[in-house]
Amino acid sequence: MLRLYDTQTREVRDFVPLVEGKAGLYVCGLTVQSEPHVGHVRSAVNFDVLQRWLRHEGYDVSFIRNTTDIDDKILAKAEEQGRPWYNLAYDMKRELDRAYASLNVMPPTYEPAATGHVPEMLELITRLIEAGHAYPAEDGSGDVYFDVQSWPAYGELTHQRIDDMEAAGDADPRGKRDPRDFALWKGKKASEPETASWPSPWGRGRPGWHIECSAMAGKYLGSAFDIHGGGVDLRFPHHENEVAQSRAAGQRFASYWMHNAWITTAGEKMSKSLGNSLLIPEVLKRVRGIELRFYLVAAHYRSHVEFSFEALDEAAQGFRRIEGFLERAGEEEAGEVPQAFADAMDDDLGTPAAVAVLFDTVREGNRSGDPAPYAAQVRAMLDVLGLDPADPAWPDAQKTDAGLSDVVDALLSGLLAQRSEARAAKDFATADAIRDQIAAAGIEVEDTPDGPVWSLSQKDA
RNA sequence: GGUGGGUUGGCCGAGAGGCGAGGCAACGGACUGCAAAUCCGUGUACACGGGUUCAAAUCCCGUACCCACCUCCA
Repeated sequence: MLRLYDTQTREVRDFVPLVEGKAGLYVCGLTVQSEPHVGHVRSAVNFDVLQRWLRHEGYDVSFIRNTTDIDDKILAKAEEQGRPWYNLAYDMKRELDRAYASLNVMPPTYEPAATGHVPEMLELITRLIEAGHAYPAEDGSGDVYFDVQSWPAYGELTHQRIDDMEAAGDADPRGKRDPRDFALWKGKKASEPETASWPSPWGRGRPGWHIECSAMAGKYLGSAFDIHGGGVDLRFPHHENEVAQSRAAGQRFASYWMHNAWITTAGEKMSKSLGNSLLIPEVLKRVRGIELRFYLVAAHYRSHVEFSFEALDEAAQGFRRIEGFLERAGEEEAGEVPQAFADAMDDDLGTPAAVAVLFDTVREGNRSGDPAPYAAQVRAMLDVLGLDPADPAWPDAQKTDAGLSDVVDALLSGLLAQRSEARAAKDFATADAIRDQIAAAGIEVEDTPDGPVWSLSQKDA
């Protein structure tokens, strides 16, 4: 039985889907305003593992992950860079897709963008106004606000009382009835481009941040769905506001709320504004995508991770042990996952314990005369974690091209034969020189009972 | 000020009064001409100070520190 930690109830609860055998997930994706960093990708990997585990357990999964492609920052940045906001958003979206692909993050069932769902948002906002939970600003700005005082349950997700909350620092309070009211719709400002506005009953404008998720979750998953996820920072205000406006509009909304923790560097969270982000292409110069993913998966999703290249390198080294085992075991179809692994995953996605089972199985496989059954288990576990090296979803650059492999084989055969002769003659100086020469080309040679075996060195870069 | 989460050996992490969870890394040994790979072995770690107890990482009191959110944030 899968058990998940629910942010709202603050406890690990049995996962009981609304409809047996089905799971509806909505995860807040990114605002595409800059290059993705390790923290962004952690969230995606964490929820990817959730999706994979649910599928493995036989659930029919609907996984919706949105993209916020319009907001203040996108507009400001685009302006600064002198290009259209939609071009910036699209560019960054493609960067993000590349990052996801390099980490074997499965595509969601659908990835809706905010700008594609303005009609749905307008419908929702209209309903909220009619229900007395929202109002157009009285200052003629064209803004529409959610009226937090009209919704007694406001604060239910994060267990806060309205009176304890600080008012928004940024928003000018002129048009608001309560400083904590938040924007559902933002009236177009004269300084903003025409392309960044849509017609509405309250004049041209653009979506507020939170409303998109309520609208899109409702459209694709229905008024009630199983799991809503995102980073911890989104609990408040984003998710709190989402619940408020969704429930006020008559939707039941999510049954479980899951939030992944941060990755920090030098004790500080990575942030676009702090400028201490570890961008994915940079990190991938050091380790392969599969190794970065392993590093992320080896930590529990609710634990704060202090990123370090040392830890990343150690994780990568550990992962190569698993890969080496699979290579030696040969092609083996994925089999069943060990019970201990399933137990770990069922316990709120206990990936650290699951990874331990993975290594235990590798050791047993190495110890046994017949590694095949163990390899099948290992493949099955890696598959759940999105870490199967043989998964064709990994970008081609990470795999050794089969044709190229034959070429290298042919080129090396002469050298390896010479080396074998030298070794047979106990001329180890020559043998080692040949091995060094090959190593200089980035290829490692290992002597096995069946003769020398070469592989591309993975310890450089 | 409000709301949460933390602090267990280099890293990831269980455990919720008693018999040193586990995994990775590191180190040592075996194997090897040497390596590599593999196997075997090795760590008394629980933020600090008091207390309760025959016994405390676990309970009590106090303290420190870290992190996050409070309307840009994964």
